[in-house]
Amino acid sequence: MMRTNSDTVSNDWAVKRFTAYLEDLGLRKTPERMAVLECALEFERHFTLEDLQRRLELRSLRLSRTTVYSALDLLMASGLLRRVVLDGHATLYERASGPELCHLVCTGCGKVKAVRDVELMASLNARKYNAFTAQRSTVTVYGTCSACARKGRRG
Amino acid sequence: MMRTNSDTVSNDWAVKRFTAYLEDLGLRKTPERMAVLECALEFERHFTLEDLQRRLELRSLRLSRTTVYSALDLLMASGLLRRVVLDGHATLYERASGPELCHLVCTGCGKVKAVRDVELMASLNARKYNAFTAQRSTVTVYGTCSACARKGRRG
DNA sequence: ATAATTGCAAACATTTTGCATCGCC
DNA sequence: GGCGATGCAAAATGTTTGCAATTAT
Repeated sequence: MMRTNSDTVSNDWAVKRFTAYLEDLGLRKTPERMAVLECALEFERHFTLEDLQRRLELRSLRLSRTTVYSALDLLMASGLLRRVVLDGHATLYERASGPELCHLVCTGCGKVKAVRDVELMASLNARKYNAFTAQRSTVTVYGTCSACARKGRRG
Repeated sequence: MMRTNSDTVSNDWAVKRFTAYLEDLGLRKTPERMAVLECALEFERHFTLEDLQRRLELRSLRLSRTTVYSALDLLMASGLLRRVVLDGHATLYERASGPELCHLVCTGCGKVKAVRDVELMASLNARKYNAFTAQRSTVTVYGTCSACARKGRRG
C-alpha cells in the first residue's frame, strides 16, 4: 500500500499520543495495544472489528476479541478513534482526527461511503444547544447507491 | 393523558394510512398490529420496543416481541415510523412524519433529547451526492447534558 | 377454507464479564 | 514480584428464524 509522507508523520504522532495517554493513566504499553493502533491507522476510512482482526492476522498476530475490544476502548478514550453506529450494520470505527465525515449508507447493499462536507460539519459544530454541551456531531444519510439504483434494489 | 385536536386528527390519518398500506399489500389488519400503531402514536417523541410493550400492557395486551418487531417493520415500511440507532443505547423508534429531528445524546447518563432544527435539516435534505440518492438524513450530537455537567460526569 | 399471523423456543450475532494464566513495569 | 493484561469460555443483550397453533379474510 502506498503511503504519503503526511500519513507517516501523523501516524507517528498518534503512536506518541497513545503512549503518552497510557503513561498518564499508569496503563501498560503492551505489544497487543500498539499493534491494534498501528493496524487501525492503516485503514483509509472506517473499519470493523473483524477487518481489524484480519489485518492483525497479516502480521501473524491472533488477538482475542476481548483484547481488541479493550484496545479500541482505550483508543477511543484517548481521542484517537471514534465509533460509528449505523442502522442495520456492524459497528464501525474510524480515526477521530482530521476532517469530520458524513456517512452515506446504502439501504440496498449496506455499503458505507464516508464523504467530507467541511461546510456542513463546521456549521453543525458551531451550533449551540440549550442545557447541552456538544462534543461531536455525526451526520448519516440513508439512501440508494448508484449500483443498487440500477438494479432497482432499495433495501 | 391530554390530547390536542391536531394529535387526534393526525393519529386518525395514520391509522387510515396504515390500513390502506396493509390492504394494498394484501396483508391482514390484525388487532395486534393496530394496537402497536395506536400505542406508538401515544408517545410524544421516541420510544424503545420495551417502552411500547409496557404501554401495551396498560391495555392488558401482552404481545410477543416477535409480533411487535413485525408490526414495527410494517410501520417503518409504510413510512409511519422510523428507526433511530444511537451509540451505546437501545434502538429507538419515532414518528416519521412532521419536522425532522436531531438527537442530542448525553454520554454521561444516556438520555436522548430530540430537538427540531428546521433550517439544518432543510439544508441537509437539499444536499446532492455523487452516485447516491439520499432518502433521509439523521443528525446525532453526542455531548453532556446540564445535569451531568454539574456532576462532572462526561461518559 | 386457507393462507397469513402469532408466539414460543431456539438460533444468532455482538458485546461484556469471570477467572486463570501470563508478562510488562 | 506484583498488579495489570490477555484470552478463553460463559453470560448477557438484542434481534431473527423455524414451526405449530391460531385467526382474519
